[in-house]
Amino acid sequence: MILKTTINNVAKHVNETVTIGVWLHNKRSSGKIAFLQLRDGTGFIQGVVAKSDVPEDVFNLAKQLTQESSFYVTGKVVEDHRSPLGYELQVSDIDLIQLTEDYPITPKEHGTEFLMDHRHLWLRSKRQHAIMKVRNEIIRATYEFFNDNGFVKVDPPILTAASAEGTTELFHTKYFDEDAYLSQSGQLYLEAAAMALGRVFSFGPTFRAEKSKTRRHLIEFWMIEPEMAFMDHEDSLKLQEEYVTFVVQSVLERCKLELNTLERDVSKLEKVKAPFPRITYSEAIQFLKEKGFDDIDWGDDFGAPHETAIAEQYEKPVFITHFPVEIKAFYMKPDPDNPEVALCADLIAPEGYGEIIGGSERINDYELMKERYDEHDLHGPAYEWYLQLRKYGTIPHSGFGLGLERTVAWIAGVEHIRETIPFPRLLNRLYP
RNA sequence: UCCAGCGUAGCUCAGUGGUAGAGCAAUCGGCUGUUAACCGAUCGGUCGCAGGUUCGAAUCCUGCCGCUGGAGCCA
Repeated sequence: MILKTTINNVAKHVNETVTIGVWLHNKRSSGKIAFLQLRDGTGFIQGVVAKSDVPEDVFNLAKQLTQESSFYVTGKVVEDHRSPLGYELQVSDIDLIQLTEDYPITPKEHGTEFLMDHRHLWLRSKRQHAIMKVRNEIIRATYEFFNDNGFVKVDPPILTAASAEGTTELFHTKYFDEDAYLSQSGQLYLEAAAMALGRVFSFGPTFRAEKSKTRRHLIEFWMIEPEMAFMDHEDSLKLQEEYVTFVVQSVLERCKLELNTLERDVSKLEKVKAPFPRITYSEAIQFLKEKGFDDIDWGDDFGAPHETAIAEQYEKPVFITHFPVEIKAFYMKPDPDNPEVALCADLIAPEGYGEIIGGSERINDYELMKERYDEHDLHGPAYEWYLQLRKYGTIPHSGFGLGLERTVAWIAGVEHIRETIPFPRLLNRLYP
């Protein structure tokens, strides 16, 4: 009886004969030997078919195999230092499932539009495979970190009646006879959940109908949003840097092969350990002015070039803290020492990958929250419930949101965010 | 929404007023250690669409459509 296994497990079967269900990734052959680049979803391995070692029909079949043909391959696992995996397969038999014809994505260069039109097939490539594995490890490490730190995962709704921050960038839909919007953040619901469960986090999709067309923007992206009862801004920053450190170190440990495939400079990731540097918004403005930026003043929000200039000063992610209250969300708590600024922070990733976290301590005073409601004209049942959280046992609490895809882009060293999610939703792209 | 660039073979591109090209892919053949293998041959076209200028337009002009990058906005 021949053992059925997968490529990621071949190390356990050296010098044994195994069978693996595979696709042909690429092939090189000569008159009497063929090299098959095989993939099975768990990894990639080279199969060697020598004319002298197999029946003639097996060798002929091997020569006929086309890119992305599917089959069961049987062979002996042998160690080979020339392989990146350290092993290869000496093929003895091939049981064909389908001979593929005219696979569109060839081993040569392709343009962005062509690859995006074939995203359902592009995912099979080595690079996309590696990015998806890194993404998965970030998600896995996230669950581990928050579970180990006493957090409960709660799932906020995706269909909502109103938003936390204006309505211009929301996707509108009908909810029977009412108007509804796709969620742009679960935060308000998470605050309610934190009052019930203490420490909570969510992980889910977020929708922004912004006409953004840059390498850092998706219309639909995934966010990790923790919310912590009885934690102030300072406690929250500590948790954020511990969390990001944990995620980066987990990827370094468990995705060595993938980071190698992606040609990621891991020495830069190895430096990512808490504590992270912090500067205030006011210090950042002063720094930018000294650097020669004359297009920004105190009270303006940063643009992408500003963020990059600040991040370039550091080898680790950097917190920018204490933004002006006016340019931040209505629920952020003003600094008691300087009420013009909020107890909030953005975390900017190194190497120009931009903002990956936005967070703050929340207003917990009922009267102040009511003032904010009046200022922002927040009325009706869609908002009233949130105000009640300040009426029935209000407490200091803080939270933040991490954009998964920007984090994947940074850790994997991927230039464009479209490669960090299996099926990106972009301006002008709803397919495949 | 604005700014810039680009649309030529299945793919990536060259061709800037005078016979439509190359590499890769595909097909056939050769090659026993290849790493985007290599060598030879064959096949492959509505030059984004519409109009205009010209003896003649892939090439120049106008409009439209599409794509890419960036800005604003944001994670």
